[in-house]
Amino acid sequence: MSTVRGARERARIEVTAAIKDEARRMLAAEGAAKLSLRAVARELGMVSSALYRYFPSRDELLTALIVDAYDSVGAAAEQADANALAAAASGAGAGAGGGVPRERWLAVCEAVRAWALEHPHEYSLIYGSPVPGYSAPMDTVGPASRVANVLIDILRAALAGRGLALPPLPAALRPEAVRMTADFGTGLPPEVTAALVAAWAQLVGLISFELFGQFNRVVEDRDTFFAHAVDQLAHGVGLPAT
Amino acid sequence: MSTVRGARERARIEVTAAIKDEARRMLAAEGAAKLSLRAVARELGMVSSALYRYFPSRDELLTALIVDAYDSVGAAAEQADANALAAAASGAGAGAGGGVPRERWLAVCEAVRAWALEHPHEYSLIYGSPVPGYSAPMDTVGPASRVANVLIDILRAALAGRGLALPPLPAALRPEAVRMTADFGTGLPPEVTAALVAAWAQLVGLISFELFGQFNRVVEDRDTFFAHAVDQLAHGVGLPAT
DNA sequence: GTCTATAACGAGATAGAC
DNA sequence: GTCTATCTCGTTATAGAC
Repeated sequence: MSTVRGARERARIEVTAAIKDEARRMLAAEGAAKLSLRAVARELGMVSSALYRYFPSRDELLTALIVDAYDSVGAAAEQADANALAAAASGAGAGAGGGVPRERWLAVCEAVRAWALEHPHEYSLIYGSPVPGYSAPMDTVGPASRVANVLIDILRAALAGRGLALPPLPAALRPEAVRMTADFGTGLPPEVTAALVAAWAQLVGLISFELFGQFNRVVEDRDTFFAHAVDQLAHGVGLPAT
Repeated sequence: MSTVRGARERARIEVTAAIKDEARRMLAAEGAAKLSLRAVARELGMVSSALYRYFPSRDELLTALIVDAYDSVGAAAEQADANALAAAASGAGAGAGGGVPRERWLAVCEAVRAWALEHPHEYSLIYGSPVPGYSAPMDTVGPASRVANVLIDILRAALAGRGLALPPLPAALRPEAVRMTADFGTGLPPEVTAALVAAWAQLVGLISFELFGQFNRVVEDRDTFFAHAVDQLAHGVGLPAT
């Protein structure tokens, strides 16, 4: 946790960052499947074996990129949530919509989409098809849940406020919903947990369709379309418009 | 459209099928990014140049695989819909649920998921991250819309029956929804078109999360979870449970 | 101790001459 | 169609510079 140490540490951090930057560049050019340590080293004027001082294997480099991507989208979501919260607190009085939590929900969804459009290759890395031959280690679990944690926070606040409008769970799903809730330790009611997980998957589905070209020749005005879809998702987790 | 022609044609069809089969096998092993004509040829005991008599380029082979995948999932959806329709017609009287169109909707969604679980690599090929350097030609547009056409049919039938329960479109989305409806020529009302496109993207999002490992350590009882989510999607397109 | 460079391995892809 | 010479890759061992 020290900020300044020897020049050694600083140099190491810089080189590590340079390697990841270059790796990200080739991720965009060739895709994750063709990420090669040698090419990264070549582009950086190093020799391939030197990279092993920084990353013990190609897969660990990939893991670092994945963790960075999760952290990046997570930070974007947290930022958007904080902004929405601040705007609601200081801001234009009681918004016309369905309360502060709803504003936060919409802001976070939009922020995730905006991040995806700005970082399409990193988005593909974490939410697209898995990289053949690579299996994510546990290191990615924590960063992967940052966005989810933001959404959980919002729903918790909504629950403490005017509550959430959700239908009861079907009996068949209840045990699974209870288990998920216990595993996450969110303190949310099981029907909220279940609705949130589904909404999150559906949100990523909307973004993926846009990003992966499935909306070509189908949806033109994507901003408007997405805004409406996110509105429906808010309804799905119990945050109706009025 | 002739079924039997010379032995030449038959041989050509067989070899073409063998090439695609082998290509699918390496798709599973290495991913679409590393699909190489040479490797396919080697595995088939041919020489790479011989393959060019069947597929003029790697990209055309990829296109053929993509078209096949779309056709495969499209056929599965059509089959499931036909089965659901037959079951409802001959079957157990008025189902307890929300009518025949709703049964068809659920059946088709389940069928798409089942197809995806059975053909994960072909699913990745069409709904996962795009293959770097490859851009899909127009040949894929038709097959890509087969599943959508099934869903459109179901909603058209529902509309002719007891109708659909959908809220009015927000003003901002109306022009886009009208344009989409006109482009597809479905004859559905614009709010149905918009809801359908969103639901389709969300359905694929749910399946992708399951298939791409995003539900690991999160959702255990995936059958039940998916069934409930599809239920909510049905509600989203105006096919409520009761 | 920390880093980089050289060299090598075994496996696979690739281009071109034949 | 075949063969060969030349690439790339990930990874390791080793030796020397700071």
